[in-house]
Amino acid sequence: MKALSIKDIALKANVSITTVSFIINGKAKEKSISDAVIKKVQQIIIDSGYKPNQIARSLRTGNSNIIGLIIEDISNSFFSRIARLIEDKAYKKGYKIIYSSTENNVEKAQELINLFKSRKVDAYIISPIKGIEEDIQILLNENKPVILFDRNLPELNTNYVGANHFVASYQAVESFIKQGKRNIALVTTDIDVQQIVERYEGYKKAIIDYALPYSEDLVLKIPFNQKEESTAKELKQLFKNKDVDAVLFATNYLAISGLKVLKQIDKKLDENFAVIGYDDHEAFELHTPSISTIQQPLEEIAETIIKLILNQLSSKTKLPDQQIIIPAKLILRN
Amino acid sequence: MKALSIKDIALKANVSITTVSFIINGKAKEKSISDAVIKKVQQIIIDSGYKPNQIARSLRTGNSNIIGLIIEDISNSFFSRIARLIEDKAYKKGYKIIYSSTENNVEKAQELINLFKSRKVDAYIISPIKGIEEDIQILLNENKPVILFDRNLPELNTNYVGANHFVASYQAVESFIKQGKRNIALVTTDIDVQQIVERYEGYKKAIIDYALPYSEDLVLKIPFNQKEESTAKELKQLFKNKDVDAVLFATNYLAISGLKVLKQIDKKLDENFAVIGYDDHEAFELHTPSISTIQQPLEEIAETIIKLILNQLSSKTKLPDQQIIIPAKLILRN
DNA sequence: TTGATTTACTAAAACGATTTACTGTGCCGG
DNA sequence: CCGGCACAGTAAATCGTTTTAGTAAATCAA
Repeated sequence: MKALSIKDIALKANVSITTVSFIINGKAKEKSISDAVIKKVQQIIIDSGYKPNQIARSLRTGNSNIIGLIIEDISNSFFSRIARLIEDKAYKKGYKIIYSSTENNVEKAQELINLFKSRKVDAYIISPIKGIEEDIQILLNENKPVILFDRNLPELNTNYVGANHFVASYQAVESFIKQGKRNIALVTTDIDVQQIVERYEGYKKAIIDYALPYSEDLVLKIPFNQKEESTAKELKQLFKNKDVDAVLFATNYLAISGLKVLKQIDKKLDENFAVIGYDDHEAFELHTPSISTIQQPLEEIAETIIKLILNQLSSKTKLPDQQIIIPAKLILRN
Repeated sequence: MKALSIKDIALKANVSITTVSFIINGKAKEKSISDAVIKKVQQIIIDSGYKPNQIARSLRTGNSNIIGLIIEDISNSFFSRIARLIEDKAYKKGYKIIYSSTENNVEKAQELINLFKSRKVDAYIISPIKGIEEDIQILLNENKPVILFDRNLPELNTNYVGANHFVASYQAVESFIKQGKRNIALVTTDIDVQQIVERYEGYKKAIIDYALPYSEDLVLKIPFNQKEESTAKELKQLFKNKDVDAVLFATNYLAISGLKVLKQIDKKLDENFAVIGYDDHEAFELHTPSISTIQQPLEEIAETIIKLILNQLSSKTKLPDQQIIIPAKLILRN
């Protein structure tokens, strides 16, 4: 029950392998193969259900029509949604996506890059972490299109698509201030990537611009892979601080953890205490009361990423790098 | 800047390609290569950073150390969570996972199977849909390990791992009845797959066993890809029916839609009106009040799938098919 | 001492495609 | 009638591995 090969087709059609290959790859006209032969071979291919072996093809040509997507964690809804959008859009253009999660683990990220490299993916879409700059640089040296998204690695010269986290976070804090909040906390993660830093800086700038006292005590940095219970403990402490009247969460999963803790300690969200989340999550809208959040335009981000990739892939020469910053939107609910 | 090949290593080490290959594949001892040569070659490999070309390797051996995972929709948290678990577990055993979504589209599913086939994945994990039985049968004929999960296709003789949806759904309805509910609705989807049918049958059996009147009017079948607005309209109608005092949702996304509608029409969840969800979702626990749900044991399902796959892959002969049904748990909240 | 076995290693085929460089014909212009 | 060119197609090299079927030298048993 072995799969058919191009040789079998050539044999059946009584032509050479070369001829079959030309026909499959649409080079028949150019190579002046007669219409009769083209028809015959195509019919045989259809009848026999022959599918070219992509592995052999990749070995020979060095590419694969596959785009590799490397993200932090597929079970985070921000990433799974964007993965889905990218997948859809790429699929329509004849590209397949294969994706995998790094879990913010440098080694795993490196292995994934190597996996994708050894599978000869045509291009890379990466939400990167510190520590893989070199590995990405190698891809760039090999002239592979690389699009970073969600987070940038400024030391690399490549393409980047992301939201304007600084502005978004500034606006969120500003909206708190306009509601009369004075002691605004930020709950963020300790991972040292640009988009997280930007969120912090937007927060800080707003506090300072509006002449509120900035205090380190109001900034809670939760280690990325910290156990839920420890996180809950830290959050509880923060929420029990009577002075705190507003909290901005820098990621959706931190917001979810925060909301769980609030529920547990039965602290109400009302005119005395407000929160804003990040990246949206179905639970935000559904929550009572609904949770305001900073929404990244997923559709637009996915679209832009795919457009950049396809441009690169279809161009013979290296295109200039682009850094595309898309505004994020503050969604105020209730 | 071309990548090194085994040839380069052989040249540097002054041995044949064959020797290098044996050493790389741990067959050196068996093929009686001297320790001195082994050391030398290994050192050169390390120093040069040589990585075998997996494409060439796959072409020659016909396998890839990659497991293909085909799911309905990666942006559904049930699937993204299970994908993540499967990925983790496979990774620890030296296998990589590549995944893609079918969106319940037969054609896309078929294309994905072909994609994976042409990439020579070693095994398939599939949450199948009706209409791809033949394609899966072809895989089975080629002796590829196939594990179906979440949904079974009973006409296929292969492995299946899934939860006991009939019992879970029966118990959910039972718990409603014990709370004194009399007009229990079911909101489900129209996709005709076993696990959905089971959920319906568990519902129906419980209604009948407890001598409640069964009525088609209380069963709402929402088409899979229906626009959110139409779904909302149908749900609204159902909820406005004053008689309905409890609703079981057959999927998590339907439950989310339902909760959104309830919020919108401001219908409270109290002693007069209760709901139970399916598959859990962060929003369920967080909701006020918390939403009870039927929880599938994701960890156990993922573990079982991987175990089955690895058994198959490591066994020379075809192992007997296994149908593993894992109990789902009704989580009552509040 | 000799034939068999073991040790240490290698040449070359194979996997299934793509692609380069050909070959032979027929026709056309001068 | 001959050189050149378009046409229709093909042989063979190639991508980078694995693996089969060796070979030559060393060792061993009798």
